[in-house]
Amino acid sequence: MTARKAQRTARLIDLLSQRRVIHLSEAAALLGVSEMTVRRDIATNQGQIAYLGGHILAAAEIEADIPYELATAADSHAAAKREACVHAVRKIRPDETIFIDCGTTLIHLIDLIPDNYQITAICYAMNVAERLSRKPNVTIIMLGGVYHPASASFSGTHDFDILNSVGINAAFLSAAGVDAKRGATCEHFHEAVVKQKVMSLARENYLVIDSSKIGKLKRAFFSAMDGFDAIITEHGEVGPDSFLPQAV
Amino acid sequence: MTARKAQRTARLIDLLSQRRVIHLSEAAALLGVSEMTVRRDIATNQGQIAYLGGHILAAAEIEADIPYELATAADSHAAAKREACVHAVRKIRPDETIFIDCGTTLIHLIDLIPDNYQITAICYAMNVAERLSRKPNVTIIMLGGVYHPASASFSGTHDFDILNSVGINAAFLSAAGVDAKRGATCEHFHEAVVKQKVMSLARENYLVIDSSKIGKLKRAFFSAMDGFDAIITEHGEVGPDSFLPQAV
DNA sequence: CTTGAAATGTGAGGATTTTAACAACCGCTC
DNA sequence: GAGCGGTTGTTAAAATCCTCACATTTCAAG
Repeated sequence: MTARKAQRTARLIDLLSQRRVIHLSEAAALLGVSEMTVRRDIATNQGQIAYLGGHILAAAEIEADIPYELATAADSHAAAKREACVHAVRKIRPDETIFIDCGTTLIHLIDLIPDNYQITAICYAMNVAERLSRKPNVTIIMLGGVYHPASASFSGTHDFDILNSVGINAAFLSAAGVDAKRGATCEHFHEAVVKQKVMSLARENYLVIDSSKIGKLKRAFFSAMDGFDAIITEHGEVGPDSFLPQAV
Repeated sequence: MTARKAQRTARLIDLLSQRRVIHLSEAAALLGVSEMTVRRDIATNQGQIAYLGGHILAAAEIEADIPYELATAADSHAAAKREACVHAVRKIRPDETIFIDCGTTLIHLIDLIPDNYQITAICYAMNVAERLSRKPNVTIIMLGGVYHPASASFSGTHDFDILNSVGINAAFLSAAGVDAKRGATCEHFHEAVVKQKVMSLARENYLVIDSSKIGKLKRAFFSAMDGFDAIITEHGEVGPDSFLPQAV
């Protein structure tokens, strides 16, 4: 595999992480190569890229026997995120109202909520709402506003109108960076605004992250570590006091 | 949905839970019906069953991004809807703010908006927002609220907070029924509330429908025919005065 | 038993996808 | 620069998929 091809494949996988499904013709246009080349790239990369009837999708989306290629392979953090959510889901009671932050981590949490739980879930990201809509007994409340493509989330001044009118038992927050000194940070300031507002209202606040986030620092600060009732990673739960950068 | 169809759909979903991916032809054989019937089953069950280039998969396999086939699979009026939107899209100016109603009709409108138009689009349905997010120069404003699965839309008392703070040049409305005497109606009352509020604020209101809707009457009334500046179907545009049930 | 509406099947056509063969191109060594 | 292997683009034919219109069946009500 040449360097060009490897780079192209990496770009495609990156696109897939945002879009999940891309049509062959669109991928070819975005990568600046012919469709045939994209086909060949996929054929030599069965582990990470799946393909189905003209559409390219992340292999993690599909597991079983599929006509052409496609395999299992999941990115290393997906397993950690899921494991963290296994611990986090125990915080949810059958008839509570919860808040679910944006990002990919808490998607796993949604999948892990028992189907018979009659919960109300508040969210502000499109992928989160979409995932929630598949749960049979979940009432979804979406915070509206202007769309931010990077995180597939909505935000605006009117979020607060809705938030002020609901009672939140538990808020599940994600972060792109966690630093013992500086606290929890994320990529975008508009997200930080929503997170802070939610944290000020929720009865319990849980930070759910995979441990690769620990030690990282991003642009937008939203809470000191002691603002959380617990920090939950794939290794389990720790209190905000016992949190240390070296803990993992 | 008949009992037979419901049972067939349940069987298909059950198969999907084991197999993840089933080819259309195989599903038809297993269910003992024609491929066309399976297609139609899927089309009326977009929430739980996904479809991609001849392959059926559990909706859980695919993230928010719903491909073209999903939205339109076996939708017999797709061509008429698209044609109606061809006429409707001429009402949009390059830098305006528009409202896009829920349903499948106006999805086609989004696809037809030129990529270089810098418009702001207000919506309240998840599939509409998802489609809008693919346009490069569109600012999306989502009205939040409680999720209604039947139309994939959100609504609540706080819609109005956002709506009151924006100026809408043109609103593109859809309807499930249009009756010369009774006016425009839709399936769900909560949609009617949003439609009415939008129509009271927008400078121009366009009803975009395929002509199969004409003569039908649904539960939730939202506007008399003279509330629209124009009614746009696949046959073109007519004024509210000249509107007659026999017009098409 | 008849009737009408809804559900289902069928087949033609057009559109899209797949495959394969071949030509053109690239980066490399000699 | 010529030669080489590997990569990429192009084309055409075959296979598959999608849509639409219409025929048929089913089912329930009259």
